[in-house]
Amino acid sequence: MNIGETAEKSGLPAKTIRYYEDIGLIKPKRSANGYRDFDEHDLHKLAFIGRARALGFAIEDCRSLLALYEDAERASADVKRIAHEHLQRIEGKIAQLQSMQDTLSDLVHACSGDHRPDCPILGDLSGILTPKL
Amino acid sequence: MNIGETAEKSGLPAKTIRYYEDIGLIKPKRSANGYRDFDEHDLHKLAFIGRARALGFAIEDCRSLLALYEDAERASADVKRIAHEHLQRIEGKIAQLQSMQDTLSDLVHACSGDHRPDCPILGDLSGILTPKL
DNA sequence: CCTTGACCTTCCCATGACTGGAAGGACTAT
DNA sequence: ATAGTCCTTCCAGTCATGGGAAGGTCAAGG
Repeated sequence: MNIGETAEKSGLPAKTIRYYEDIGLIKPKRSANGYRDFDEHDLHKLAFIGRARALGFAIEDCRSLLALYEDAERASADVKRIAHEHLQRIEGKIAQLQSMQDTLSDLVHACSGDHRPDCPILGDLSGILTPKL
Repeated sequence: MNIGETAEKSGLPAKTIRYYEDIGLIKPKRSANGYRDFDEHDLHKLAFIGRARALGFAIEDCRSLLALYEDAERASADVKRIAHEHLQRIEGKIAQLQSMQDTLSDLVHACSGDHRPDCPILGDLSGILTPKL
């Protein structure tokens, strides 16, 4: 299977698939003409990586998860640990974004948004404290 | 004021301040010895940028916000638009992260996390659908 | 006057996870 | 033979820094 078909079936861009080969996540065979030749196993791994990436796992997490996936002797605790760590990173990011959201949302609502120059958003950024509503 | 003192007062690393000069966000004077020489206005701008970055605004947003901040004739609507767009990006990210969190949290809880190889997390990533709890 | 140490300068390289594009070879259909 | 599509490698860019080398400057102390 050439890279174009593989890209379509896995849902990943060809560029990304080449990159994954570059960093050693997959090792497709080569045809006589030098083209990459993907088999079902490669495709399966790519789909696996795609789903893990969609869940926000870093590439190195994907590498670990793939290794565990291919290890019949693995302990599910190892997988759970990686997922749990990632979950905590996600929770941290959500908290951070929500704090930004709260502040920004307050500021946006406090701003009249008209032709006049008065703007609590700029006031806040400049360090002038505007009393809360 | 040298860059070290400026870094301390603004809360930004010296490296970052040099980068901001590189990309034209600030234009500090130079002393005779070639050292950057920051005045209160530079410091104020840096603090402004720092706060905007802490709220997650991209550098280019900061550039626009600074320009508006320094324009006495600005319309607050322009500021509000930038902030509102950013708020929507934040809301989008939060939604995406929460969806990841939901899925991962389900998977982590469904995983026994012991020495055995059975693992719903890997099952899900591999494309095998595990029935929901 | 000399040295030490802290501070400053520019420059280049690295990050993460790709994405874009150029130059050129391979295949398919007409 | 030619056109068009696919494939290859390699190089550079993204974003917002951070790390570190090589070297200039300054203030204090012996």
